[in-house]
Amino acid sequence: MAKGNKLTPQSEDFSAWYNEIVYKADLADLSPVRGSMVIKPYGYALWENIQKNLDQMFKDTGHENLYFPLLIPMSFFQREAHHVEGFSPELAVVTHAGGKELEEPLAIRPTSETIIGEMYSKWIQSYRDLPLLYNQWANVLRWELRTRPFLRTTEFLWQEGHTAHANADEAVAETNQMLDVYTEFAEYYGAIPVIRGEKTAGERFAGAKMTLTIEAMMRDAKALQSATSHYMGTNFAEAFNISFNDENNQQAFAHTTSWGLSTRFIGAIIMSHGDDQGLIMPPRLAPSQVVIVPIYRRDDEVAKAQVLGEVDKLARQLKDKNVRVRVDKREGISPGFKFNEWEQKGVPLRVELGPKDIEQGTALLANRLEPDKETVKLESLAEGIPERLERFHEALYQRAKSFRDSHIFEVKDYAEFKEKIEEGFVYASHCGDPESEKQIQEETKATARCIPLEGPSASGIPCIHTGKASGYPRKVIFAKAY
RNA sequence: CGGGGCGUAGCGCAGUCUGGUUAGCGCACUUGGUUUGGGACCAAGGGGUCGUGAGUUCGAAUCCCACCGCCCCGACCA
Repeated sequence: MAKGNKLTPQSEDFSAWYNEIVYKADLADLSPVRGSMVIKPYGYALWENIQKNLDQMFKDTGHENLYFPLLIPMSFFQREAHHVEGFSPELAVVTHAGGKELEEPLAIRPTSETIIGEMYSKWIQSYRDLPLLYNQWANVLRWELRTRPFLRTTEFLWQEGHTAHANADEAVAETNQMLDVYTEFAEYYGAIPVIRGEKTAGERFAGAKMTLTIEAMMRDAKALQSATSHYMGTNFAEAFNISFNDENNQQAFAHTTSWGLSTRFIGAIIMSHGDDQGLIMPPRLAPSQVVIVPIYRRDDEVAKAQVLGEVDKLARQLKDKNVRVRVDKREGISPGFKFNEWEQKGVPLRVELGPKDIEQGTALLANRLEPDKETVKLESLAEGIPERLERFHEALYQRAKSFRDSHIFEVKDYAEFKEKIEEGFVYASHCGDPESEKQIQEETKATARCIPLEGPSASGIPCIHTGKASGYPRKVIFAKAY
């Protein structure tokens, strides 16, 4: 019966599983250009739900959207030393246009700090112009050597928030606030538990004074940086002359921040929740929260009309409750095929409705997280769906959390570190020396993910690698990462 | 750029070593019929610059040369 439509099991080859599900669930397709991809309707619908909800959170915290251009004068990148160093290797540059060589080459934005800095310097004259709280939804381009769908593509979609403030306190508060926003987004919408923390100097954004991150654990126990929030200090303000007169008519540099979440988050959803059957969509972001599969014989027109009538009625009731519902009326495809397909696409709840059910006034309800189907009264089915979706979200979140918690280890020495790093995340005291971090990476493939905001104290505990005093108040999280 | 592999139908592959009719298989697709409550079956069809170029040969997917492209592993990254 079952043909070769099965996915490679995660336990056999997680990476093969990931690649297969991206295409089989119809999230994306390869493009003719190496390293870039087409985001197909099912994947894009997921992105639209991410956008919609995150955007509302930005607006609720006082931000406005605007749009900066794609092309950035090459010279802008030279102005901030760390920034140019960090981004030059992955810049794509337009050198010719209109059949002629350009006087100044134009970089395709890999991120927009520089051009935004240039514009902010024009817009900001007085402390009354601050804070400036802007965000843009855009595409960016980074010439990556190795690419993977959603996780690292040459072109990707994201939002980048860029704010300017009168002093460090406000800017740092903004940086923290946006980390809170991302945390809530990942957990409340994505059902993805995250570890919040600060990046070590070596992992910091090019040009930042402080980088905050949310790190999530994928089901292969590797880490995925899911969003970041940066405090730039006055680095960009000095490079782009973003200065203003303060209340005492003194010139001062603005303190800036930037923060972003990209289509990589789709990768986080895939790898946080998916199983050997395919995707599992978090209900609050799922393109379809419920799919209804009508069942009937083609030769029985009466039953067919009756079934489709009930199905439409149920769909209407669900829409009235703001449930995203999809009815799969495709003909010539067996119900069993549809069940498998929607399971692979990760739809949280599925209703199966046929003549036998209607006779009894019931429907079969399948839950993507549970093996058995439930018989539910048709008349009260719609009413119970919103709550079932809430419970589904909670179960999904708890499932991810308990997986993560059972794959985090606290280690005492380097030998134990090397052993446990193969199994998941590791808390270890670290001196903070970038050289030591590098060596650890070479020896174990693991990187310092972050200094967690909450976690075991490192005070008085020597570095597991160098034996020197800990460089941070808490133990650092190390992990192999995407 | 270093190491390995691959280019044959939309996808996955066989055929290449040992040259020889009309280039084949699975999936997908089209049509018809039987099916439809867990990935249906039967039958008939459509679809190919065998990566590109030059060569050897009576004859090249197959041999030689050059080029191009892609994938995997390593160094960089949201």
